[in-house]
Amino acid sequence: MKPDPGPEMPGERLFKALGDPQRLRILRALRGGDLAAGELADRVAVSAATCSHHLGILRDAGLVRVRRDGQSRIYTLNLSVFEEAVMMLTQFLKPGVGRR
Amino acid sequence: MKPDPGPEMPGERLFKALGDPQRLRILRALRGGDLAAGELADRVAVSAATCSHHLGILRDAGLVRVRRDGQSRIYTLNLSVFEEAVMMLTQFLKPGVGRR
DNA sequence: GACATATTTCGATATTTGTTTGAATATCGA
DNA sequence: TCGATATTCAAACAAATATCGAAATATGTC
Repeated sequence: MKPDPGPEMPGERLFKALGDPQRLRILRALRGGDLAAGELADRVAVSAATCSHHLGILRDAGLVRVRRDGQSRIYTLNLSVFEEAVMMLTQFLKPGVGRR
Repeated sequence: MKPDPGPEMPGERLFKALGDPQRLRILRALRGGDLAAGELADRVAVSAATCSHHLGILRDAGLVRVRRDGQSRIYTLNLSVFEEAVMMLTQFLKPGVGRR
């Protein structure tokens, strides 16, 4: 049996969201500019439902944000969370920090 | 059914390795200095088998390296791969790159 | 060689996760 | 309001993954 996962580790949700090929494709597509959900589904070559699922996970991790535009929903990269991820990883590069 | 995953996306293995609570604990423990596999299993409070499994994934992602020391295997953070991860994420912060 | 210690590998099981299909919701235009 | 388009939600399923105990491997000691 898998034991109680307990409280979530910092960065867990974030890196888990990044660790999927389709989601990486979505994020890369958004580097070229904001896109609607349907447009993203086309570019990533995945069904609309699947794409929506992944967008939910990316949203939940804070990596993207949405706004309405008519019938479409436009997705945007949330750069501040990328910065946050960079800072987390940078912690490992600082020597001697984190000892207890 | 899940379609052919095809070729692996850059960074996929890396972020997937980072997106697990136990592995994040292992990496954090290693920030304080190199540790043997058994010592890591104790600190992360997981069985030796499970810990070895996670260490294999971290090794496969390049995040840690091993060396023998008698009967023990000492694990070390591989900082250059952390730098690599930072660079990947930094790509998202550079405006106007990645358009096609 | 026999035995103890440290770690990995194997086999089994339970949980998680990505995907699909179909239904539900929301917006727009006629 | 009706119909079309865009997106999300929900149920179901298969594949992937995390976990453990036990067996296998490797090293050191007697």
